[in-house]
Amino acid sequence: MITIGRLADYAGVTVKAVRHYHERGLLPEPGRDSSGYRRYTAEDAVQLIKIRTLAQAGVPLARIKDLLDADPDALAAAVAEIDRDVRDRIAQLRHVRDQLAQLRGGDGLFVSPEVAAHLDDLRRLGVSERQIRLERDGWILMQTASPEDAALWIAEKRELIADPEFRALYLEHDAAYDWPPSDPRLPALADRTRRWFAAHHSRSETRPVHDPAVARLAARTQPGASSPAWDRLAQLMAG
Amino acid sequence: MITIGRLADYAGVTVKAVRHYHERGLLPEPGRDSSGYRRYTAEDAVQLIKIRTLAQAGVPLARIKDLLDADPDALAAAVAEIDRDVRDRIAQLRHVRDQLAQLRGGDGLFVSPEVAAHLDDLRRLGVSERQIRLERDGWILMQTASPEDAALWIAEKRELIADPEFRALYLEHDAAYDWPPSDPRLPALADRTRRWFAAHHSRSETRPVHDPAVARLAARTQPGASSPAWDRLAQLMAG
DNA sequence: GTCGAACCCTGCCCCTGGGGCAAGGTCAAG
DNA sequence: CTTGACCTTGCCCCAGGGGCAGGGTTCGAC
Repeated sequence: MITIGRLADYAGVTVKAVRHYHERGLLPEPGRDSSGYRRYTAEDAVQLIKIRTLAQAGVPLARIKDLLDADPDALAAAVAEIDRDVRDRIAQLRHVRDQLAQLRGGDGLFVSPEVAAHLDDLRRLGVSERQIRLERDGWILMQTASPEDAALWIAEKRELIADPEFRALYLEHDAAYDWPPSDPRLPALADRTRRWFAAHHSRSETRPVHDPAVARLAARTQPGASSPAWDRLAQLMAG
Repeated sequence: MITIGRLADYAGVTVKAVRHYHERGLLPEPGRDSSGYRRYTAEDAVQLIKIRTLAQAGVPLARIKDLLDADPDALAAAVAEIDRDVRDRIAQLRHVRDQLAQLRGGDGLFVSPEVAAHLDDLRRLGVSERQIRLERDGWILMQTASPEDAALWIAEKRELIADPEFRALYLEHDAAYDWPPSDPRLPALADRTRRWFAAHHSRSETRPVHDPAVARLAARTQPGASSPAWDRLAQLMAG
């Protein structure tokens, strides 16, 4: 005949938890001694350890209650299922660890692997972090709007970036962000860009070409997504 | 500019969770469009995925809030600690799987490994399941009362059970449970038992000898823990 | 142009698995 | 005879949302 505290210690749970299990009907209320204390038997300890084991496995108390007075076969089946569940949770936690590792570093947490690879390419080309963030955010918006289209576009874009002239234009647009709007290089850059688009447009047909301007458009709502020089550039190219 | 549903899908959380994060101040309330719908940017998606990752790692929302506007070094340190935590949880879940395996089978879940081994010995000797349950429950009560003493006693008991005469007596006591109280074998058994105890007592000194009667005593409150024959046996041995 | 499906809004109460604290009664040791 | 460690009931609190009510909106199809 042991007290609630000893029982709880033995099973590795708190006294409060034991009383909670009584309330939920998982553990029968035992008899009381002359001063009203609950007095437990070894049988209760066995039951309580079963409860603790299932509870630690994440089984809801209501289901534990059902399991405890199910027949042994049903319990064995349920335990097998619970075990599978725990195995899955372990796998999921491992995945969480991978994500935590990514949280420390790259953008892999926020965009698809292809886009992450693309951003790494840009970084290697020497593109500014500001521009890369703009690209990243643009891709996020595209992926939410239409993951399939975004997958096609990123493939196209990665081919495009293999073209040396496109790369040069991209880097110069990036650099132009900080220029004064009156900079004499702007009209030349606008002209060169237009010529490249014209030449390229004739070759690629069905889809609208995906270009930095689209990313800027998509991310337009962000603060700092444009600059006086870019605005001027857009004017020049439109005119 | 995306809606709450798209944002939630992209981050892999529910719409309800997003609103919950707004209430908790984890995610800033975005602007509304003309019909009062919340409109999100890519920035919000980045933030939300960070929140989701930390939340899946089991970090409390209040702490996530602090982490999100801590400096990068503090965040890195916190992430390292969280990762350790997740690693520990994985280890604990693996332990839970072991326990679940034991739930299917033996008594290892309820008593110390030594006692479990002892119960297996008894099973191998052909002791009845009724008696084994009685032993198990006795050991549980002893372990709750005093784990150190129980450890000493189980060591003694396992030595004792190596004695062929003790084994024979143990098995006969077990068999006697079902005898009628008038069975003529009972006085002889009582006598033999007393003689064994007398012979053994002189050798072992300091501690009271642990014997089946103690287990019966401890488990006395259990239903079916005794029988007419055992009661008669106790009388014979005491007188 | 209108209909239905699929969204969105706020607000409220509900759940699990206990923890914490109050305001007592009890027990064993020194 | 006190002191500290137990035990009792009862009540409110927490996270992290889920579910439902009772509305408004948008979008595509027909």
